[in-house]
Amino acid sequence: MNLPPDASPGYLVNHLARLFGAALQARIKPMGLSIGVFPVMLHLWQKDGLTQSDLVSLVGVEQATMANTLARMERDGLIVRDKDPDDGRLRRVWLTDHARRKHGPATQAAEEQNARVLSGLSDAEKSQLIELLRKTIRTFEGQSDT
Amino acid sequence: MNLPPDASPGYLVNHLARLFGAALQARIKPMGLSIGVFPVMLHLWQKDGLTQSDLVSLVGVEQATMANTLARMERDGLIVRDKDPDDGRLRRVWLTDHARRKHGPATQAAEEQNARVLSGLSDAEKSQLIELLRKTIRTFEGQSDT
DNA sequence: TTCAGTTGTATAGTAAGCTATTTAATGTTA
DNA sequence: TAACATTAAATAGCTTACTATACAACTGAA
Repeated sequence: MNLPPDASPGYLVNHLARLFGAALQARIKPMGLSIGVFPVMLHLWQKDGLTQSDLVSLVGVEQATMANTLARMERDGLIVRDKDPDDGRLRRVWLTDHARRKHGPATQAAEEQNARVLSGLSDAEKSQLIELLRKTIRTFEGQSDT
Repeated sequence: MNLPPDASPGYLVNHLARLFGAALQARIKPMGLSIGVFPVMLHLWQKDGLTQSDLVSLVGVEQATMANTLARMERDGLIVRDKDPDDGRLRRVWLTDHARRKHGPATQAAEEQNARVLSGLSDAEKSQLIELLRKTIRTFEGQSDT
């Protein structure tokens, strides 16, 4: 049997990511949030007035993806945007009060979710998993070509 | 700092899955394959004549996702489908010769990809990572509700 | 044997990701 | 300062995922 899917790290990671996404989605959807929006909110809760390109670097998606995500967030009343007076290319992103109020409940939901998913692992295994994921990502991103 | 993204397993897994996907995509795109299609091909290379619902169970995506993936595969000449003579609801999926010829090169590319991604880890760490991912998935799927 | 339920596929509509291209504003340099 | 280059954001078009819904074909029970 070549490449049995359940032994391939690529398959496993993809599968787990979908499970994580679906579970988080289920928890935050009632609050009017979604997985695409969530990491953007995490950064904006810490500090808003950021530009699209700031968020692109922070979140690690492509510029076009962020442009669409921000458009949806604006449509849904999570953010407003205004032109920077000093540089007409920039549109700074501000949270609405409505979005600010979601901070507590949403991060709590995400933390509960993470805890629950890892509930089958011992504390040692949890930190091992996180460390191995980080290390793999570092290796990957260090390999500039391909 | 609440939920620093680089310590959240959900974030890490999602990030790594995107890196994996992009890297595999880059390798198999020249062969006319893509990430959505790849797991389907893995099963069809082993045995074709399967139905859409067989593939849904094997691959673990929703039925509608599989319907679209198969439609693209048919469009791109990777598969043909015919009605089952004994049950008119079933459309059995068969690989084209063209698709069969991709078996060797494609699985080799995927294996190289997996090896490369894990190249920063020791052998022990590699099996640890795979085991932890499997265990987490098992925990997750065992929690039927939410 | 007909009618109700189940099963297999397809379709509509949305989200979130990607690449490639375009447009507007700002910078730089000959 | 006019021309060219760079940067920020938007847009077009594609893939892969999802939920919800529709419809056709088969199955089983009254």
